[in-house]
Amino acid sequence: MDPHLLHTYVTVARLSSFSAAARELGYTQSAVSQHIAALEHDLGMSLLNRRPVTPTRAGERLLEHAGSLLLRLDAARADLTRLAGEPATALTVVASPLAVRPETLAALPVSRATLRVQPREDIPAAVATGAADLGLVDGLAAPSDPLRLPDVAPLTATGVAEEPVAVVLPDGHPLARRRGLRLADLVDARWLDAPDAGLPLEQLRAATGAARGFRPALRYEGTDIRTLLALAAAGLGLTLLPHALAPADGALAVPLTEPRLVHRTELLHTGVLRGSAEGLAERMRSRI
Amino acid sequence: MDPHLLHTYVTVARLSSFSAAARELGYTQSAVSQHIAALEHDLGMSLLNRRPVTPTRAGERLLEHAGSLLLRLDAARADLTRLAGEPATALTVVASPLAVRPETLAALPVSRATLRVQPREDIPAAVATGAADLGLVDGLAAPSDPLRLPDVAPLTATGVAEEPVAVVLPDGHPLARRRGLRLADLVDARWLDAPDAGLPLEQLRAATGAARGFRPALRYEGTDIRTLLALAAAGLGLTLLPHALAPADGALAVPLTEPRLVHRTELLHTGVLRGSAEGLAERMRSRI
DNA sequence: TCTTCTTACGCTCGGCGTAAGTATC
DNA sequence: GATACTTACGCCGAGCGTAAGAAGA
Repeated sequence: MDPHLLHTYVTVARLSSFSAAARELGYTQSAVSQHIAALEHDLGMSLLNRRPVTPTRAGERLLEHAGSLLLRLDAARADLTRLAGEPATALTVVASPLAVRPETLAALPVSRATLRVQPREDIPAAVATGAADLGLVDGLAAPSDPLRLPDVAPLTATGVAEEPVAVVLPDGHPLARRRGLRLADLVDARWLDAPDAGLPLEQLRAATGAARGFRPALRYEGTDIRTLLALAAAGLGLTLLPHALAPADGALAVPLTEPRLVHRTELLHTGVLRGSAEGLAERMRSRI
Repeated sequence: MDPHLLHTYVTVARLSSFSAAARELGYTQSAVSQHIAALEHDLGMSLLNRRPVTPTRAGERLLEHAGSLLLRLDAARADLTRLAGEPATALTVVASPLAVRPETLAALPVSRATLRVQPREDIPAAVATGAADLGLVDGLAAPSDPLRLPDVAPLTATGVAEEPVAVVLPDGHPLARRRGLRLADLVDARWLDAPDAGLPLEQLRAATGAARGFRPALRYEGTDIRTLLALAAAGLGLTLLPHALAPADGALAVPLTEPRLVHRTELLHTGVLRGSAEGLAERMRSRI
């Protein structure tokens, strides 16, 4: 289970080809073949079917492990080199779309800073591997509860904002006149599936305790909130947003009353903040 | 960052000695020295001070990563070999002390089963590495919320029980006559610190959102609930227990009313259940 | 001086590339 | 027969042990 072999394995599995993986990794195709053979011998089982190249049952399972394993390895190395490295003068902040709010940005320094908006699930990894100095993630949670983030590495999370959430409904929708809505009543509705821009349906299911429900209607892959609002206004499905963000032409936002959920934003860092990052994090925390 | 080197490193750090680590690992002491040198060279920094052998700042940090890294590696290998291996006839169940309740045990088969009670924090690792087939963990959570478990590996968790919690107070305690207590009012009290037997104070802090408070009075290291109750009855500190477990001579249990917390028990497994384990898990789930 | 870690050195084995082999489309 | 993975084989370097060296107690 040498990480090198693991890395080769995930590459082969991703590209469904030994030779393509060899090109990408800078090995000969023979070496890749030997890597896979070594890994299969080590584990005592076949991992890939050949022609076409596709993971076996055990191979599928290994992929689940290998991803986070390699990520953690990267994170560990990045963390250590960061500890030893120079204090950075530039600052990179990654944020999920809904985590970018005036209040959170007010503390951002104007110069020598980069803001990158990425899908929510990539934020912790970006901070852990050192691709960014700070991360801003958002999600649904019970009031004053921390977010449930995948632990790729020991990261420090601080809550920086909590705000009420609302259901976005098209103007003519029968429920649009209500003063408040209960999530449990909307389990069987059609929802927009926009994991990158909006809130993953999985989080709604977790919040209500329902294993099923919240059927996806249209899937939107992208990080633009305006598009998401337009889709909701067009009646293509429901979506949940922070109340302050929800108003849009042709749509109404109805507060969510039950369960008591908030849209929470957290600031993520490794605890080893260098130079300007430290001051910024401090400022953000105190501000909110 | 070869896992072999990492393994050597954590062993040296734990034993504070190159030669002792060499004995334990079956290497010569020279090889251990070379391992550490290779790792330090690879990362470009010193990890250990010599004479006495103690981790540097970077070394400390590496230890935090290395533990979970090696654990995940073990878990991955165990998971795969389990997938391929024979269906086991015997069954091993690990449980944290408070997860062992009549209701959860009623489904346990009488023969060919081993029950092992361990500190709460070791349960997920034991299941992930295949040391046990099933795990029973308990903890505090909001009603119908899942427990926050460290994710050493992709484990499947199913809730099997939820019950009210109570504060255990000695008979004469001024608060003992109350009908209900709010956790926020007890932040400044002295608490028993019994992470293995009772509920870790850290979970109380997380539940109330208080970063501080819940000062530990006496620390009890052990897994026996009766001892914990005796300590509480003797007035050495407060503790929180499932209400049904709380009554003891010289102590009273007062229900916790705010925040709305439950004592939750979850069944843990890898999803690859073999033989009798599968039937058992099914029985437990349906039972509760 | 004894203990403990480091360095030198030689040997062996692992891992890579070249090239030939084999199987599938 | 072309494409794509496997196997054979030789070379180089990584990693181990033996043994000598250095440094702290």
